[in-house]
Amino acid sequence: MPGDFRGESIHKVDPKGRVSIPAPFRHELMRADPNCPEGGNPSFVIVYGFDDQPMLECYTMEGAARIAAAIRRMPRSNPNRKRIQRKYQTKSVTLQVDENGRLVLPAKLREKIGIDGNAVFAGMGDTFEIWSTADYEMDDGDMATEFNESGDALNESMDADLDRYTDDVVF
Amino acid sequence: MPGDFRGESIHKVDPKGRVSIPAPFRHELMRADPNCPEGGNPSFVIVYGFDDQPMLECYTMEGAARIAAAIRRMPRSNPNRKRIQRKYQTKSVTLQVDENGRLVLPAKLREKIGIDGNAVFAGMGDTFEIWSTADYEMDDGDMATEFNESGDALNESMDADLDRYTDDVVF
DNA sequence: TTGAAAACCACGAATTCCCATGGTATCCAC
DNA sequence: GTGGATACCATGGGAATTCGTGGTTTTCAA
Repeated sequence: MPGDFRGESIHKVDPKGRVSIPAPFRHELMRADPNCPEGGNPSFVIVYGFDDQPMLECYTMEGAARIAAAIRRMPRSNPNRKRIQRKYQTKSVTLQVDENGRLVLPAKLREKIGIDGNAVFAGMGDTFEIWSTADYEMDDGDMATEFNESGDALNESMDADLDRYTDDVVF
Repeated sequence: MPGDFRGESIHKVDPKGRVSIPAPFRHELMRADPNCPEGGNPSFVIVYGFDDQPMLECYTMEGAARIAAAIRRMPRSNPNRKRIQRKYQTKSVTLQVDENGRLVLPAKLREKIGIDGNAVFAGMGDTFEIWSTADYEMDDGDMATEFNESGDALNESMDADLDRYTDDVVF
């Protein structure tokens, strides 16, 4: 079953790189880590191979396993196989949540997303993202429709797409 | 099966953000939460990513799952996919009804819709909305046809649309 | 041995849980 | 139909946890 990461929240990043993980996210990580000892500290995977966006994408152990399985199913002859491996397996780390519900962001990852003292966590369904506050606001601005010059058109196009992919079985 | 949220009602919001959910809505939420233990407290999802309107849109677990499924079906190449995720997954929360049939509105959401001590619940079929009393009255005024300068024409156009989309199967 | 990383401890604030109350609608027996 | 009992509903307050955060100590490798 896919994850259910929802909501956005901001947390402090201390000089050691320690950041609290939003409590609801933590619970979801536990649920989706089969090796997590009952009431213990779950592990999860951070992928930093998204070159086009200054953010880290976080997967549950289940989610990471699903990607690994997909890669294994790909024929080695497919040139995308190795690219995908580089993106999701080479450029990634497995981390463990600590006793206080925090994660320790390695310096390299902090630099990657330009962390300044705060980190934004953004739920994305089966994954969640970590951003610097500055970059997140920019991205959010791009996403938002309200101040968009053609806000109405964008809204309509989003609604149309949502409808298109909604399974409308009537009972 | 889609929900059946009907009616409007006003409830007090206490300093902790606690609000009673209209009883009929509560029952509908139970019915539509597959994980709700028999006679227990259902969960549901509040979406606050509607930037153009100062309100919160509430989905049953079923409804939220339907949207999540639609998102999963959307190709990642579709730029609307991420916008929709931001709107319906990032800018949302899962809440659980408490033992007394209340929900706890996080401070952020209260600010978002400018809650002053009362909240209006408005049934919208498969979802329901939460408004501040002030904004609700304004919206209600906009929607109303009676005082519209061209009230008759609007009414006719509404009726025509209703007819157009009415499936005339007799039961 | 000395710097960095990991484990351990500690605390205020916010949130959750639990219990209590008054009011209203519903039901049932007489 | 009338009185009383019963269930459900909306709301309030305080106690108990949890959460986010900051230090301090320990461990380990260079």
